[in-house]
Amino acid sequence: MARIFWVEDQSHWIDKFKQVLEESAFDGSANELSIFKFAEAAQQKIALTDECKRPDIALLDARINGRDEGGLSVFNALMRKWPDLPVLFLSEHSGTELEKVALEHHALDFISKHQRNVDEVLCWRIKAALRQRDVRQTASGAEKDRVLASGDLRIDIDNWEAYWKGRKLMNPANAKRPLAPTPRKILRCLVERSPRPVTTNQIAEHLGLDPDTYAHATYRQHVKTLRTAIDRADGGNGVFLQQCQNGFGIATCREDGAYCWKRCSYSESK
Amino acid sequence: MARIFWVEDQSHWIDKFKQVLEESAFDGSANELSIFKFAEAAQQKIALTDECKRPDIALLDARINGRDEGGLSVFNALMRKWPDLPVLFLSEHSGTELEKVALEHHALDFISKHQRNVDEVLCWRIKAALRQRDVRQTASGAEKDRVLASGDLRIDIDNWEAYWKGRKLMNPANAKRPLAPTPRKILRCLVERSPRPVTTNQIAEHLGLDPDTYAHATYRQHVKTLRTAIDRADGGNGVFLQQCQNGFGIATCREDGAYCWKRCSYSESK
DNA sequence: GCCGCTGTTCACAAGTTTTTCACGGCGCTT
DNA sequence: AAGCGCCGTGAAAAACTTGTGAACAGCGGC
Repeated sequence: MARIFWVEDQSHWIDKFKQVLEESAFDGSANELSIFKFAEAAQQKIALTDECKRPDIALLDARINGRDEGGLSVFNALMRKWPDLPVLFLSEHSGTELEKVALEHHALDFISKHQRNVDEVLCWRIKAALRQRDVRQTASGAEKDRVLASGDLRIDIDNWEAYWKGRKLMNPANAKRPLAPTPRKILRCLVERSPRPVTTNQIAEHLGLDPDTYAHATYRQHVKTLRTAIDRADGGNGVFLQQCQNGFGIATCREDGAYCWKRCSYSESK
Repeated sequence: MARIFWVEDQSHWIDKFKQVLEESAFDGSANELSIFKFAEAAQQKIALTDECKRPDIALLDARINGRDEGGLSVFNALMRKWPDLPVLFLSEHSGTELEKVALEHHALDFISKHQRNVDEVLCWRIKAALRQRDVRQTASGAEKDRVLASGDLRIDIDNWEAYWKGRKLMNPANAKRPLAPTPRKILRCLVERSPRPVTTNQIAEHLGLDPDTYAHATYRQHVKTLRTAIDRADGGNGVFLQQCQNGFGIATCREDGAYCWKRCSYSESK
């Protein structure tokens, strides 16, 4: 369920979008809408909202109750409280100074109400914004404790399974078996420290082994396993391996023989 | 200067936007446009482009040469090579399936060509996209990452990467690879001691090497590497090298065989 | 004991990085 | 003007890293 914070002063627009916003499954279930028809009411709500009830996304009409600054004032209040909240403006006045100012103030998007197929466009953009947020913050609120996510990768801390684009990472040596424990631990360690590099010694420590005996060759071997496993889950066409060479994914740092998880977020076409 | 990678098959759109794209000061100076009228040409260029010439942003027509998948195929190629490159679609077909698919594939934006004031809107959105990239780069783990900055140079202490005007410093010997470790360490040392000169012995000490065996010739060689690396990131036109001769950047201290980082911010305001 | 699995080690080729060498140029001194 | 020392440079040698396949050891189940 996504919490949507929505400011819109004109009833007919509310009527037009309400249903589609409530029912679109942005993340699998119906959404919780908070609608405000006045900037002041919205401001007050922002001030009073607990962190645990924070919205996932905000939609603002740029012009509220006839005042151009209405949307911007709410926007600023939102930004002060939740600097990384994705905010989309929704306005009849695209292509004007209003849009320029909104974008300059780091609004995520500015959607024209007058366009073909607006309600669908709106949903697509909300979905994109939410996904971008997920990618940016490594973990999404609800699952925070049990899931570690970074781009297309998802590690379930409880049962120690890892997924790439929803596909479970398997053992390259035997596609029917899950990824072996040590590589999984290494992957977790890499993701947790990202974007910082992880040296052989740190891995040894993390695995509870003696850093003096834990050879770098072993680490390299596990990294190889991981890279191939992800590549297999990715389609097995070597795209991921190539990305590793370009410094994304499990990148080589050439510094103390360290590797580094660099999130690469994009989805392969279907 | 921003490097813009632009795919557009219709000349009249090129004519319409070319000037404004070239001249808008997204980051203080004129831009470098690479325009492609065919998907294939664009693909080829992507494959052949060195890391140091990587574009800052891409603009794609969604429908190229009559094929819906044209834009998307270029998009995928771009993403494979540079997963974090901001890509904006620019299309006559907003509100259609094309827009949906593009947004689902993590395109940053999808701009309708048919709207009031398109050229300005386009610029605003490009500016917003570039700023977002900068923010992401500087703020990825903002609190935790220690960053050393001096003028246009930024050294990320944690993951050991260095940027000049937002572009990553690459290895001059092989533009696809990052700057080698030793030059990076030397650069850091120079910047940290700036504006005091750093002698060969100090470098040897900093690198944990025996000052007696560490030859000055080696130091000179690394300095050369650094200067070329920065120059490449600067556009590769020798301007930075010139500045070094004039005593800015990595200056030579005639006195005692030392080099010295002299901050030079000749890039105008932002 | 035998089997299958995992984690570790070794050896080696390919590729990178660092160091060395040789030379031309510049400025200063003799 | 010749000599000297030092800087910048290109190329080549030397040293090191990384990725990889194959072999080996340990372990638990049967």
